[in-house]
Amino acid sequence: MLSKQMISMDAREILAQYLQNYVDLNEDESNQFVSCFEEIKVKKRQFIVQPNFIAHHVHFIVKGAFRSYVVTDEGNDHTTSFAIENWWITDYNSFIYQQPATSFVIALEDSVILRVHYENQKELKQANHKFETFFRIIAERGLAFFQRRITNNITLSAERRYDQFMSKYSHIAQRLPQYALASFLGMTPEFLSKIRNNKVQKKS
Amino acid sequence: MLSKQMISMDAREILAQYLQNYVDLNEDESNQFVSCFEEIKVKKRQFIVQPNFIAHHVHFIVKGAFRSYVVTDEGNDHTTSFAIENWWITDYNSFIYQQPATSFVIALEDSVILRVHYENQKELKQANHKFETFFRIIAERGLAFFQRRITNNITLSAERRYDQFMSKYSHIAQRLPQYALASFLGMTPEFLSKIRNNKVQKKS
DNA sequence: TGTTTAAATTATTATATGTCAATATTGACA
DNA sequence: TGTCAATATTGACATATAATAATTTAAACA
Repeated sequence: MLSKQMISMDAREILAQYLQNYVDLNEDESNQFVSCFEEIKVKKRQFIVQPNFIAHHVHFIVKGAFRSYVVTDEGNDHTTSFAIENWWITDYNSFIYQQPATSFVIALEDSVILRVHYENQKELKQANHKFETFFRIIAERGLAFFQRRITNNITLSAERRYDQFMSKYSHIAQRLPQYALASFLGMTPEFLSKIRNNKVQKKS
Repeated sequence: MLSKQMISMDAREILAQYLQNYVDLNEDESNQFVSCFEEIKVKKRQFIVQPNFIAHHVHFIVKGAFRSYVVTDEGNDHTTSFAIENWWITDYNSFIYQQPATSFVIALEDSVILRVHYENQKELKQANHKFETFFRIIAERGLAFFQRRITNNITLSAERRYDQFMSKYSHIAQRLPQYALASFLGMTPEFLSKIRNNKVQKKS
């Protein structure tokens, strides 16, 4: 079996491969697309989006994990989303309208991302119908994802929100600090701790 | 001043005009776009999307108001979104993936909509880069809207969610039954009633 | 226009979840 | 490898919001 080193791909190759899931590009097109992205290494706990600054980029995660969260006036933090490999993350409200962000996006691990600037993305969208299609698909899927998330949050109890998350995303839960998961699910870390403890009790 | 009758526009003209806010189309293009839409009159309390049926259409509201909601196993209903004139509504998760819906979309008033079938929308997107751009923009805006909505729901208390909604959408609130607003804001109708009553007390 | 049905209000009681504070555990990095 | 900071756990207590039920008000429609 090949070692990880030997089969490791260049970041842009990974993005190019990901692209092929959605649109059929020839080599030139693929190169044109990925060359608009800038590769960045991000250290754990480093921010890539901050409140009051405009989010100039959308970030594609090649390796690592991020979380995006808001902080209320009372100082409580609330996770709005997560992202791991092959996901996109930014403050969409800030990015789309190019207005100051309200949320943080922070690295949960040492990570590698490919980011595209607002203006460059705009040019890509204009340059080629297929690129436009790609970004349309990503936006539509994000929309459907968020609609499901809202439904879950309004509909389910804290414990069932936890169960639902674990059944779908337990692999992500493993990479998250528990307070981040708690605030994503809309509960306190203490309460999440109790939910987990209850489950252990029941099993034995 | 002209009477309402005299200045009333054909439904497709309204859509065409709306389109011009987002993309620059010539007359042929505009006609091609709107001719893919079907005009439907919908009576109050009539459904345009139902659970277990695939949402085949996206609906553009020419006149009227709709609400989309889910019903839990316990029989509680939860509003996931509203829409009035010049908004779009469907079960996006169902429409995008063409899988059975989980939510209802129901008319709150006698309404007029323009709907486009999944296959027709697909053809439109392929036919013209500008049409693709248009749907991309709509999806992106929906995404940003839902991200704000999630943030509000996780972050704010029931009363502050109400305040925030009223400050932005009081014109919509007037057209909604109160139980629908309550379930949109994630609280019981009884509790919303109390919040409103408290405010009246305070003022006097 | 009256009669039926749906929606909103109000009060009482119940509960899920939050808050606070103290302790234990884990991870970072010097 | 030890020390300090970050995270997780636990229990006692507090509270925002839900549930239930009964009454009033408003809307539907025949």
